[in-house]
Amino acid sequence: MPDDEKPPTLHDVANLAGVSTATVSRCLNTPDKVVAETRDRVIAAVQSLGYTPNFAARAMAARRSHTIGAVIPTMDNAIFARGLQSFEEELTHHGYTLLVASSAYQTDREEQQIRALAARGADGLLLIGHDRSPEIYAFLAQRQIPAVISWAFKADAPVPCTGFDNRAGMRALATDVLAQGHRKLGMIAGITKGNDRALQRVKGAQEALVSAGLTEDDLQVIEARYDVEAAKAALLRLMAQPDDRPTAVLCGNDILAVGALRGAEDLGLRVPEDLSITGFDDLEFAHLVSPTLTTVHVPHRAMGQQAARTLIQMLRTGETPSSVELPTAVRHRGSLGPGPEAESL
Amino acid sequence: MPDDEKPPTLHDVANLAGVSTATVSRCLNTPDKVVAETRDRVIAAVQSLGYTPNFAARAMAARRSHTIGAVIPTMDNAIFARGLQSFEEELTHHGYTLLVASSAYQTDREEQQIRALAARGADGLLLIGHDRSPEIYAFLAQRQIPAVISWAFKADAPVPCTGFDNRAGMRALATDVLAQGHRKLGMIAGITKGNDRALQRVKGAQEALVSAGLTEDDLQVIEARYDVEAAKAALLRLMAQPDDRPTAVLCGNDILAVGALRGAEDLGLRVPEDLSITGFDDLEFAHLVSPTLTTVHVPHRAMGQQAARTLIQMLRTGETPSSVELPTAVRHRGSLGPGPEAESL
DNA sequence: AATCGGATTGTAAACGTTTACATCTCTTAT
DNA sequence: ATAAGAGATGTAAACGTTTACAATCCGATT
Repeated sequence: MPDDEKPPTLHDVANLAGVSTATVSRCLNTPDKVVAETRDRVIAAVQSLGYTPNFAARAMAARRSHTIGAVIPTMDNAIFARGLQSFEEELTHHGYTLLVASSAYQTDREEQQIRALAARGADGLLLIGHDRSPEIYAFLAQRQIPAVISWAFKADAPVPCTGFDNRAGMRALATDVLAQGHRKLGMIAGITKGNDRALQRVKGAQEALVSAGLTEDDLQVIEARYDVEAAKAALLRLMAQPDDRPTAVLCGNDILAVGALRGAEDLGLRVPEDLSITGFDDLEFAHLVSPTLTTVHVPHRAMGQQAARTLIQMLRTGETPSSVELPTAVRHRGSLGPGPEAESL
Repeated sequence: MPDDEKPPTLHDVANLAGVSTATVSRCLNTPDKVVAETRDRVIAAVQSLGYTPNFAARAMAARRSHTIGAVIPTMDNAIFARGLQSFEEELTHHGYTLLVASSAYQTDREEQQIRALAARGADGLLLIGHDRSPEIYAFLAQRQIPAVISWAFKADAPVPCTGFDNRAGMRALATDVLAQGHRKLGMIAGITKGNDRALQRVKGAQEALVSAGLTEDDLQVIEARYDVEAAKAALLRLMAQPDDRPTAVLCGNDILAVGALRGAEDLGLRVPEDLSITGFDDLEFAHLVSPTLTTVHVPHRAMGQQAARTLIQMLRTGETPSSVELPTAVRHRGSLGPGPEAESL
């Protein structure tokens, strides 16, 4: 019964192969530094013993763990789950393992988790968005832990980011909505506190209005938490003023848009004939609901993959690569129709 | 500039507090074994130095990492992402960290990942479903790594499981469909190879038919990969025989059901008047599509949480707790209507 | 008063790697 | 023929904890 036998160590391999532990270690880590004949003998020994390096010992001696941490708001949201998936794939591909922690969208919890993962020996960190205290960056710098920010692009971020421009995305969509002839717009935004992505989306919409000769005040914004029911309630409030109803409602994300769709249904409004509704993110169900949702497509998978690549590059070269901005694209589907003025032409 | 200063170690703390490293270690791990006065002094030293234990050294000396690994098919699927989220929450709550690896639904990749996480020093493992080679269990037993299986229940599994009975869930749903008067049933199943969950769902449907006095052959089953388009194609094939069309189509999961819904739309069939369609999983969009989807609700979050609890219990006590089966529930919504015989009454 | 035993703390040996440095063996240029 | 240099390998010192064991102290029991 090999049941309680200790797993083989470097020593065991070294003995069997008739070399020193240093040579075995080199065989495993820098094979080109050892001559072929020796290498073969060592590899044979490794195989016959079924040796696996002890992770903790290796991490301690080499002072790095080959582990990358990710702190995300939640995996409940397909947006992050999907990006995390491709992040993990790319990491595994390069011999790194993924450590996951979630912050539930709370900056203080995020800070805790970052510190926890750092203590856990993460070689690098994936962070979401920009809203956090500056001390965190100081902490990471002092501990020399490379980090990249994803899901949001900002040119002057303290660490490289691989994301998209939330503001530009929403601006493009809002511009298209305005081009359809809508002049009275409403917006159901996500909670903007501690969430720069949500805030930038609001700003993008406002910018589009201003560019079209309107003012920011022409956009009535209501914030709603990430939830179908909350969005539904928000839509009802938005449509409550009989004299000043919007003809199009921009939603901060697809979940809110679906809630808005439900709200419109409740009010007996046809979409898009009576009311246009748009989303953001292009989640899977965006083309599954009816009407299908006009929304902004976000390159989730590309973002995760790019984040992994950037991080690995930082780890390998020690340099700080420049940020990369990924493109978004407006997806025109059924929930956006022409505005009332266009109709009267 | 404290920029290149090494982080403080146990020694530094011990020196500052005027005690030995052993005492500091005890303060941190078993505070009740050290007298209050000493403890206070040590804690003060820890704080003033900003000391954080070195994870790798700790893992090596204590021979455990306080890290749990999870090998899931993919986070792209909300089913797993959601369960993983609650798994992570519960883990964090107990001081463990989550290591994630994905298998892309391939058993050989799963095996690799299990070995990788074991080598990575995972104290325990979360696995999905039952289909894998027996050697893996031998490997885990030999390495003494506790594991739990989730997302599927099976009484005689080699390790505890915290899941639901896929077969019973589908049986219950199919029974309800039959009770609506449907006699010609079709099924669009997920790929059953290497996926016991998909297979059990087929079997559950067959059992319901048999219980209702029909035979297994009365259920025409087509497998489709996890994809809206594939399911749509499958529906077209199912409805291709003019003489023998099903009046209700059971789908192996909600994604397939939505695909089927789209296929029905293409064929000009009204759901549920002309054709009933059901799903499985109760994903978020199940009540967002139209018609809303009759499906089987699965307790994702409870499953993840329970899995974490079971695993932690195994780690703490060394015992093997018994499996826990979580209930599923049929959710009746708009996509299931009465069968043709019932109509003619 | 002597002894015992429990509580508290210290000593030092692991834990299994990596890696700076030393050593040795060949080539090759002089 | 010899010195220098390059390449392969060995030696042994970290790396920062945990923990078995030893030592000490103190009050209680006899």
